[in-house]
Amino acid sequence: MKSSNSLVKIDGIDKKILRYLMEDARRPILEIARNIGISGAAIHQRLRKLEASGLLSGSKFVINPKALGYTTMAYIGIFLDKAMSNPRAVAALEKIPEVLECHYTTGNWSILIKVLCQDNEHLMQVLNKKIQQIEGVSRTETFISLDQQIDRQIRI
Amino acid sequence: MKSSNSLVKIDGIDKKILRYLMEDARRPILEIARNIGISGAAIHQRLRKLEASGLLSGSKFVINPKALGYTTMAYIGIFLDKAMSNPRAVAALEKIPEVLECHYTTGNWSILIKVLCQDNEHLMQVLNKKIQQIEGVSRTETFISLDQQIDRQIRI
DNA sequence: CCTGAAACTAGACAGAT
DNA sequence: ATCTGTCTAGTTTCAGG
Repeated sequence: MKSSNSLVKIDGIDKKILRYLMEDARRPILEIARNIGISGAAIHQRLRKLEASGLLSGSKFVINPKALGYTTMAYIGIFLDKAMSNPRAVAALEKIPEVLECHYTTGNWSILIKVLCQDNEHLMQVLNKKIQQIEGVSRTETFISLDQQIDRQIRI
Repeated sequence: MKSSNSLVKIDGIDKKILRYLMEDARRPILEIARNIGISGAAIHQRLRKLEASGLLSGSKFVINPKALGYTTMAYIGIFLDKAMSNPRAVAALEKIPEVLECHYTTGNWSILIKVLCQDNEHLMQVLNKKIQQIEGVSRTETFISLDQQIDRQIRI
């Protein structure tokens, strides 16, 4: 994988291929090939090149957590004691499966995390029995997402 | 698609299949089939069932935005005037490609969004010339993510 | 809920432009 | 450097247990 601070150049064909596959990673390559007007093999070669360049970092099946009863999403801003290092806090947060994202942020907090819980009671337990129990966490601020209204990737 | 408030039941085989494909949506089904010990056709039938149940909401190619020069990620809390309705604000935000997520939140702000920009100057322009220009946006608070240290889906 | 067969597609290679 | 044709292995559907 190429160093990711060298910018990758992509042409119109690459963009078309990526737009198809960003929507549906299992879309048949030959179907894309027919739409674009090149052979399937050419698409495979371009995809290999894009992967080698570091632009393509993989593919994922997307799960709908609501179908499993996970309906409460929240952002939590975390204040850390001066003595607590960020890497140690992240290591502790990684062990909590409800934590889906963790950002090292400027501004009010040391850390901003996104958590996904079954309901408010579950969220309360994650806060009180998991997050607040981490050594060095002094205070938290919670923002419940009543509805996620936009969720997308960068536009190509 | 089934109503998503009825909980989906999945067994151990479904979980194994999902864990493989959540990591890599293009992983060969037959490879998974051999690892689990059932036929490829059986996996396809299970996947169709999971999709019909609403648990599987699709698959995506994942792009590394840094390779395209997008290195500045930030969360922005937005205060809306009483007169501004949430849906109209979301409609305006949808037109801004740098906005990747939008959450209707409890707490301080009316809306919390995630934006991805090339650099700090680009972020400043998005803030001043796009977000703040939206009618009904009274004030914003910006938190730059210096580093996203965790990024994952729900654990199955 | 599973398997096996049939038709189609993915992914890799050699070779042409 | 990027394309095409071809070949093996994988995907996906369907009839049937």
